[in-house]
Amino acid sequence: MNIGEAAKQSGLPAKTIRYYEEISLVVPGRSGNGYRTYSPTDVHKLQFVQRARGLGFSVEDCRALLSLYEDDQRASADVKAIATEHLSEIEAKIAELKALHKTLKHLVDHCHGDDRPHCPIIDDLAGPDH
Amino acid sequence: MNIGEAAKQSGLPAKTIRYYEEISLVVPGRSGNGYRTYSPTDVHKLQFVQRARGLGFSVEDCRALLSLYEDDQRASADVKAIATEHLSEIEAKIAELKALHKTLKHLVDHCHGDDRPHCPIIDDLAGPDH
DNA sequence: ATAAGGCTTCCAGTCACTGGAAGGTCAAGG
DNA sequence: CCTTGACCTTCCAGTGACTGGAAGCCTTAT
Repeated sequence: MNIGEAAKQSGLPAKTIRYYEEISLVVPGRSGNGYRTYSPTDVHKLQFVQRARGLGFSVEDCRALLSLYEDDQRASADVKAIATEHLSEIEAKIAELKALHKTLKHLVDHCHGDDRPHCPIIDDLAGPDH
Repeated sequence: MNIGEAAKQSGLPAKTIRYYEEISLVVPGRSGNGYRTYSPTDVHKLQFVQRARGLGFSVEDCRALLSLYEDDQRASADVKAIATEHLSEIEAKIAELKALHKTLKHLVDHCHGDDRPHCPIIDDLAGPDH
């Protein structure tokens, strides 16, 4: 099938699918007219990548996961290692955002938000000496 | 003062400070030899931006906040609006990451992580029909 | 005179796309 | 047969916010 149909079936924009070919993530065949030709297997790979990206895996993680997906001799430990690493990155990010949120919420809650200039948010950003 | 000293006092890398000039965020003077010259006011601005970036504000938000910082006729409502908007972006991001975390943790917890190939993580990524 | 360290500009790379221009291909309708 | 429109191709540029590196100028100390 052509790229448009592969896009429909995988849920990915055609632009993105071309990009995945460029970085050798999912490489389709070509038909006589130069059009990309996606086999059902190619589409499965695209769907796989779409789901993995949706879970926040980097494209390089997707590449590793794809090769594990295609290797029926894989050790599930290898998959788990990638996912566990990603999980702790997510946890770190959540913790970071929660800390930002706490600080910012505190500042916002103490700002009157009226037409007067005094503002604890600006004061905080300006630093302790100003 | 030169860029190196401004970097020390603001906690920003010299590279970043040059970048801020390029995008007209904090524009220093120049001395006769072509070196950038940072006044104490410039350094305050750099510190301000450093703190705002640390709270996750975009550079464009920083530009807006800086101009409010410099405007002693500002309405605190304008500051609060930017901060509130940012706060809800943070909240959205946290919610998104928590959802990812939940899904991924569930998968990781159900993966044996041994040398056998069966893996619920791969199964999930492969989709329901495989 | 030279060496070290700081400064300059400019170019390229990061990540994962996304938009757009210019042009080739194909099937259907008049 | 011609045109229209949808689809496909490649290539180039831009996103955000830097970061690294090369080549070369300036200043200060020895």
